[in-house]
Amino acid sequence: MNELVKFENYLRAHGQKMTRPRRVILEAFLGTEGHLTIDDILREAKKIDAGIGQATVFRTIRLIASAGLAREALQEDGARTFEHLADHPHHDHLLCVGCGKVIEFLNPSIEKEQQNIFAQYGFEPRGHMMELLGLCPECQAKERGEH
Amino acid sequence: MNELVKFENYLRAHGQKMTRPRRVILEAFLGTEGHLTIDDILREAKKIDAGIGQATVFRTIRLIASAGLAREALQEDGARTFEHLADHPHHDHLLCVGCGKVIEFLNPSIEKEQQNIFAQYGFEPRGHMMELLGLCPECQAKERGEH
DNA sequence: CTTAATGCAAACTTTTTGCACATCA
DNA sequence: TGATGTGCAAAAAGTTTGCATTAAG
Repeated sequence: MNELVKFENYLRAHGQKMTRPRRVILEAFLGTEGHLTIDDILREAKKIDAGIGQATVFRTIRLIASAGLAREALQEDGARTFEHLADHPHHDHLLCVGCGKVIEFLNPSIEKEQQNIFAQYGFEPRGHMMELLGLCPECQAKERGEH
Repeated sequence: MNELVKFENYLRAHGQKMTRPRRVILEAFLGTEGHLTIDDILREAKKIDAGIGQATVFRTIRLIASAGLAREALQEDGARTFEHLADHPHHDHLLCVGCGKVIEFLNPSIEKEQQNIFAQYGFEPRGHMMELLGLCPECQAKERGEH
């Protein structure tokens, strides 16, 4: 598991320790795909070790994100969620506002333009987040049927 | 003030009433640029009418957003903020993770590509949000100085 | 008048913090 | 062993809801 090593390196580089709870939370987090809330992660972590505390999940997910292994993903209703980036190359989201379905995509021309924008303003890129909101074909059909 | 009329129309179309608190909150909101938290809006609204309640701001900002006059903007630290769309054409954000500075920009090729993505998946576009995260020139300098 | 909206306070939810104890290097 | 991390519970934020009262149409 390469991600674990990356996390250990990150911690070492920042004078922090690799502990069992951190390992458990990382494992629980990596083992689940999709957009997870803190509670989702806590639930998964407790399956591995019931002693994990909620506060530790908050503290650890922030570390995992700083280590570049996770990123925050905005959900339609404003709920805070995270997704991991392991074996999961960068991508953006197309989200259906009707049913909540999420499609992941990657568009190289957009990625290239984004780099141009960073350069134009002299920013050092640290990542980005793009969410396209729309109505999926199924929900469009449903909506037409109801009216 | 055209936005007020739009809001009135929205309310009428949805069988809701235009009230003084709603007018005050809309005015306070439109009168301030940038990314506002609920508390920011409440503070501004209280300058106009001290009797405005916080719950009403929560309830009203949701209406304003539904009416298409505001949208949620994600801040780096996860704080929920809103920005109005009056005299303020669509744009995306370039956010400094160091100092929180926000630069607004619009890139036509990205906008066009986004439409292509909606089309490709058969989605009916409802909007989007793009946040580029990076370190601004000032913070880059600061960071180099400190290490 | 009738229906909907308001302000307040209480109830929830989500996130952070303080601290005694446990753990890692 | 010394510094850091953890779990718990309490505190602090942030958000929603119930209800008596007020205001809009």
